[in-house]
This record gives sequence, structure tokens and C-alpha cells, in this order.
Amino acid sequence: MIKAEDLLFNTVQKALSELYSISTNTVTFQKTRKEFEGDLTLVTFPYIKEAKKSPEVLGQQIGEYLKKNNNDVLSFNVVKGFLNISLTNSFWLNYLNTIKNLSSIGFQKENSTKRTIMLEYSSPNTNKPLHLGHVRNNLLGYSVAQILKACGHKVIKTNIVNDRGIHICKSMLAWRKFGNGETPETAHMKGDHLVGKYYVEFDRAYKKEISDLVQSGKTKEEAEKQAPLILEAQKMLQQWEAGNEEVVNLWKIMNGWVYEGFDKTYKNMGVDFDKMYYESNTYLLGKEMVREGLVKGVFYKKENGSVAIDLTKDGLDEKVVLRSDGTSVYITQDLGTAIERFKEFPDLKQLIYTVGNEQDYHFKVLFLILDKLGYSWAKECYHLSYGMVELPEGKMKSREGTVVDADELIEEMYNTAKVTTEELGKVEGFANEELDELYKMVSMGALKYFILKVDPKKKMLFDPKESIDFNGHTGPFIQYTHARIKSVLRKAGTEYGNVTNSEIVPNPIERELIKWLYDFEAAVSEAGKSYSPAVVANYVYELTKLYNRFYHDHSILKEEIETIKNFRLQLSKTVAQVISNAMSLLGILVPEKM
RNA sequence: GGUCCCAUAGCUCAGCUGGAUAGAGCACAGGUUUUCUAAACCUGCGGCCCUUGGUUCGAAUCCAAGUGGGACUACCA
Repeated sequence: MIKAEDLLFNTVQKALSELYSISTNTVTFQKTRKEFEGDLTLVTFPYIKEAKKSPEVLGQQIGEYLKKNNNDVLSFNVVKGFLNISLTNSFWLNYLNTIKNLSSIGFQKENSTKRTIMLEYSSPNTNKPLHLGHVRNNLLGYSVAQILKACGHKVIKTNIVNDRGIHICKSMLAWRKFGNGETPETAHMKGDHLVGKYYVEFDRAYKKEISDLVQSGKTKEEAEKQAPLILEAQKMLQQWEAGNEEVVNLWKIMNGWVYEGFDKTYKNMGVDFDKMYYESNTYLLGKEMVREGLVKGVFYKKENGSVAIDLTKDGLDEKVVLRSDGTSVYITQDLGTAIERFKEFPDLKQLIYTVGNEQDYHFKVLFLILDKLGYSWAKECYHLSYGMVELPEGKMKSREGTVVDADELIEEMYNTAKVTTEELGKVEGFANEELDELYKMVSMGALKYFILKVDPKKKMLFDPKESIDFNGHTGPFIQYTHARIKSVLRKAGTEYGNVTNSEIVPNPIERELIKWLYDFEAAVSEAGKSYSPAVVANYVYELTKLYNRFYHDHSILKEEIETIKNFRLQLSKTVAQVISNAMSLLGILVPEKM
């Protein structure tokens, strides 16, 4: 692909060297601001001292040099220390010609970088359904995977399911005690919701036991530890670990229900995985690694028999990696699984964890320990950390009661999309299945875009009213633009000729559009470097807004001059393709009509 | 005590590696359709870019300190 910056870079470098004997390797250009004429701007302030010229003279001289020595430079103007450079029409038209029939505009070939990345996301517990926090996690993980693929990396999407532990036993116990054999079929409930119901049930009964014990004179702490239900749940966990047949069977059945429920939610969200991991298989990993670490002297044994590492020199605290009774803590298995994965996939270069920012510290510790154990890939591990989703009333944490259930949210969005479409009177000419498809596309487009347009590391406010909005800076706004272009293209038929360079002089807004198309590749690359779908989301919004203005101001099909009409059709088609590509990076589909 | 994140319009957010007069959407007030989909377009309103210093030709952006908000700092996961 031709890069305007590269073409200019050499010439500017030569200009600086020949005119002022300045040698530099860092010539950077920026987009010319729209108040000024030009495509790219060179800021000349940095060179005035060495060149011993005023900014105006310097700009003038470099500009003249560029015009003489670079065929792509059409003209230039100088404002103070800013040299605004206009490239020729044929440069931009050539660019449009090279991409207009490409479906993969902006994307690198998969695995062209020979860099295999494992990206972990979702990672739910099997004791309750997914909520809004998981939604952000899933959308973010999926989107970043898409972006990294588009940057030419090979990506393995994984999901490690937290399918064991005391919390799972709580649901199991409550079901056994209060469930009367209820199943998703008899209860007419999604499996994950049914299991979640018993998790809540456990909590209620447990709290009652605690308050009873407190009434009878125990302290709250004692009561929490001595309540019969929690003791029973702990016993159940031991039985599970010992392989007790009845407990393991119940565990399998109930987890099966949950997986069925999750599969539906994942399908609705449009996310998927290349490889599943289950903690029931991995929770014992890491012990061997602890032994090796002890030998290497990275870890030490404490008086009570537990194993720890001292990270105080790195500004962190001491961290226990093995309990005094020899059992693993959470980080033990995290260390173990990381090591295991690099053994399992010898090509692996990087491991990315999509986990909320409340675990920033945990991952800092994890990566540091891996580094100290001597794994060279530890420096490549990355915690894709994202901020909490807050509701207008308060925080989005399950224990605080104000949860937004993922399935309910998706359903609500769907209904709003349906109502809105009907109100706008846009249902004519659609078959029923098409309408269902459209409502799914629009509702999920709105939800995904709403969440992904925000920089991942920032906490975000989820206002249900606003997220459901389909106007303005939203997913449906972009989808609508795509649909409108497609409608025009359908009316134009399949034959709309070619763009012949010499005959066309794009008007300012057309030129601007081509420049935005040109920037797509850079936006994808930037999004990949910063692991931020928000870069793509904001890029495609700008492109769309610009196109809408063009669409409003200029007629395409009614344009009388054939060459211009064809050019506009080609331009529109390419814009639609880039919109579609950009949205696919966000996991959002775009409709042919809406 | 320590580590980390955040602070830009009434609200939700862009402004990346320092550059020209700080941008959108929502909300509010108004306008545009005999013409390719008005889920659109246009106009107006709205700012001590948290504070104070520093770095320099130039700071919302970088650095330091402070203020305010949040997360973490378990032999929980």
C-alpha cells in the first residue's frame, strides 16, 4: 500500500539535509486541520533553530523543494510554523482505485506477523448467570481479538471457566435442599438462571442462620464460620475434591445446565472461543512450579510451612504462593496455567488476560513472579484491564444487589429495536425472519457500540435510557448509513463503470472522504497497539458522519455527469466496505437495509 | 502505610507519540423532505481542559506536588 507519509518523508529528509544540513530520522506529519487548505502538515518549528531561518521562510523553502522534487505534491501554503501540503488528485484517486474492490481494506493477512497470541476473556463462574460486567468483558475480549487478527496476528481465543469451588457448592447444596428435583425444563428457566436462583437461595438461608446465631449470643464473625449451611458446603467441596460420586454427578448435571444457558447468551452476544479451559482440570497446576521456584531460591518457606515470595523490593508486598497445608492459592494455578499454555502452544508469543481492573494488582504480581522464575515471555504478558460498569444509582456488583442481567438486557434492547423500527414505519418489505435478524443486529449494534466506544481502562456509566438510544453517536447511526449506501448501490445496478482519474476533480468533501478511508489502516494498527476498540469505534463514527454530510449535500444517482456519478458510486461503495470492516472489528454486523 | 487508575460543556464521551481558534452525541431553542432511506442534515446555546508549579518556540496532552473520586494491597476466587 502506498503511504503518503513515506513518500513525503524521504523528500523532507533530503530537503532538510540539502538546504540546511540537518539530519534527522524523525519527520512526523499530521493531518491538516480542516480550517486550512492541505492534506498533510509538517510542523517546522523544531527546525528553525538549527536552520537559522524564520518559520515562514523555512516553510516556504521546504515547500518549494517538495513541489519540485515530489510528483505527488500539488501545492503548499505556510501559516507560521505550519507547512500545509496538498497532494495531487491523482494520488488520492489512485488510492481509491487500489482499494475500491478489496473486501479486506485495512486488514493485514492473518498470521502475516507470525505472532501467535492467546487472548483469554469471559471466564465466568458457573454459579450464576452473566451480568453487565461480563458483557463488557465479552465484548471487549472478542473485539480486541478481532482487531489483533486484523493487525496480522494469529489469535487463539480462550475461556477459562471457573467451574469449581465453594461458590459452586453453595448452589448445589441449596438445590439439593430446596430444589425438589427442579430442572430447567420443569422450571421453564434457562439453566444458568436456575442455578443462579439456588445460589441466591443459599445466601438467603445462610444469612438467616447467621442472624439466628447472633441472636443466640454469637459474634457475627463466629456465626459466619459456624452456620450449619456453610459447614455443609465446605464438606461438599471436600467430597468433590475426593471424587465422591454423588457430589460429582450433581456437579456435572448442574454445570451442564449452566453451560447450556451460557451458550445461548454467548450466541446472542456473538462471541465465541477457540479453546475452553476448566478450572476443575487446572486448579492443581502450579505446585511443581512452586517446588522449582524453591530450588531456584525465588520462593522461600515460612515458619508455618507456607511458601511465599518477597516482592517488597519491587514496591509490592509479600505474596503467599502455597498454603501451609500444601494446597494452592489462586495465583498458584494462574502461574501453572500460564506455563502450561506456553508448553502446549510452542508458537505462543503473548498471553492476554481480559479481566477487570480490580485485579490490576494480581496481574502485576503474577507477571512479576513469572519474570523472576525466568520465563522470558513474562514481559509479553498483558492484562487487558477494564473499568467497572456503573449504574446511575450505584455500582455494578453482584453482592450489592443492583445487577443488570445480560439476558434481560439483550431482550430489552431487542424489544426497543422492534418498537422503534415499527414506529418509524420501516417494516414494509421485510419477511418475518428478516425483521428478527434486523432487530438482533440493531439492538446488539447499539449495545456493543455503546460499550466499546469508551476507552476500556475507564470506568463507564451505563444509563439504560441512553444505551438504548438509536440516534446520534450510536451503533444504529452507523448501521443506518451503511444501509443507505447499500440502497443506493442496489438502485444503481451492478454496472457502474470505473473511475478514470484524469477526468475527475473530487470536491472538498469527497477528497476528505478518501483521506478518511486512507486513515483506516492506521486506526486499526493504533487500536491493536493500544488494545482499544474505542479507537476503531470513534474512527468509524467520524467517517460515517462525514459521509452523511456528503450524502445530504450531493446527489449520487441524479448526478448527470457520468464519470462523477460513477466516482461517487465507487466512493460510496468503498465507504460502505470500510464501515462494514470497522464494525466487524467491534463484533457488530451491518444490515443491507433498515 | 504501599501500588495503580480516573478528573475536559448540564449529562455521556473523543481529543494517541506536545502544535494552529479544545471537539462530538444527548439535552435545550430553532430550521431542512415534490429530489438516492429524515434512525439523516444544518444553525444556535453551552468550557478557569481539577489546582499550583516545572520543562519550551508552544502544554488539555509531558514531569512534580496537591485536591477530589475509585480499585487493589487474603493461607478468597
